[in-house]
Amino acid sequence: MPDPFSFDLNSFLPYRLAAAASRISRKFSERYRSEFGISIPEWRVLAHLYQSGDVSVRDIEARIDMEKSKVSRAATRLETAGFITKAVNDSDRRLLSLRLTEEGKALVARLLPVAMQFQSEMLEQLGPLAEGLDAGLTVLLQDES
Amino acid sequence: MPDPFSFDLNSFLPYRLAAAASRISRKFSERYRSEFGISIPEWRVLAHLYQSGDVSVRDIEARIDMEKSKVSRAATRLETAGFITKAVNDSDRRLLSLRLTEEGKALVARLLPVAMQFQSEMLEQLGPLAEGLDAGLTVLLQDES
DNA sequence: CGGTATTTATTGCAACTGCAACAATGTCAA
DNA sequence: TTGACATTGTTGCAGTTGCAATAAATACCG
Repeated sequence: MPDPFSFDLNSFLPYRLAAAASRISRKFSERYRSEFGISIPEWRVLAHLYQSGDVSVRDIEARIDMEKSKVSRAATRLETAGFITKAVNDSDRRLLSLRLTEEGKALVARLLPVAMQFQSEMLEQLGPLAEGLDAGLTVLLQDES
Repeated sequence: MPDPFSFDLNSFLPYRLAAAASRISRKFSERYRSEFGISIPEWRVLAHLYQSGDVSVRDIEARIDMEKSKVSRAATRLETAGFITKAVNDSDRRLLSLRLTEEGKALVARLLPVAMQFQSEMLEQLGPLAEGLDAGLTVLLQDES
C-alpha cells in the first residue's frame, strides 16, 4: 500500500477517469448544444433509436447507461420537439414504442458527422494510446457487479 | 469516415468514457457514502486539503475539476460537519484559508485506505491494461483547450 | 378463473448542478 | 488619493438528477 501521506488526488484513478470523462463530455456537448439544441441524454436516446429502430424505455435503460426516469424525460422532450413518437406497444401495453420521426432521422443525420468528427479528433489526439485506453474501458464496462 | 448507418453508441469513445467513469464513481461513492456520510465533492475537497494543507477555494478550483460554487458548497458542508475550518487570509482578505480540523484529519485517515483499496481492485481488474488506460487518460487530461 | 406479485413508465420530491449576478476586497494607473 | 477594473467567494435561480412512490398492465400460481 502506498504511503498515505503522499496521497495525490490527481494520480487517483477514479478521479482521473471522472475528470477526463467530464471534460470530454463538456467539449462534445458544446459542439452540438448550440447548433442543435439538445442535451446529452437526448443525444444518447436519439443515437440509440437511430441504431435500434423501435424500442421501449426499458430497452434503452438496459442498453445505455441511463436511469429509466432520465430516459423517460429525455423522450418526452424529444417528442415535444417532434423528433420521436411514443406509441403503446400492442402486444404489451405497458411498453412504449419509441421511434424517430422523419425530422428526427434528419436531425441524427446531421448529428452523426459531428459525433464522428469529434471522435476522430480524440483518436488523433490520443495517437497510439487510443487502443490501450479503449481496451481498459472495455474491461471497466464489463458487467461484473 | 465510418458508415453512419452502422453507428453504435456503445463503441463511441466519448460515451464509453462517460459510462465507465459514471460506473466507477458510483461504485466508489457507495463504499464511503454509507460509512462516512460524505459526497463525491466533499471527498475531493478533503483529499485535496489532506495533500495540500492550507488552501483557498480558488486553489482547489484550479487543482481539481470542480466549479468554484461546488467547492464553496462542499466546504460549507464540511465546515458545518466539523471537518474543516474556514478562515480569512490575512494578506488577502478576499481569500479563504481552508484547513482540516483534527476530526477532518482523522476522517481522511480512515478514508484513504478505503480509496487505496478501491484503486487496487480497479488495477487488479485491469491487469496489464491499466498502464494503457492511464496513459490515455493523461493525454485527455492535458490542458489544450 | 381469481388474486397476488411483477414489470413498465411516469411523476413528486429533495438534493444537486452550473451559470450569472453580486458584494467585498484588492490592484493599478493617472 | 481616486476611480476604474479585476479577483474571490457566496448565493439566487432555473434546470437536472436519482430515488421512491405510484398507476397501469401483465405474469404467475393455486
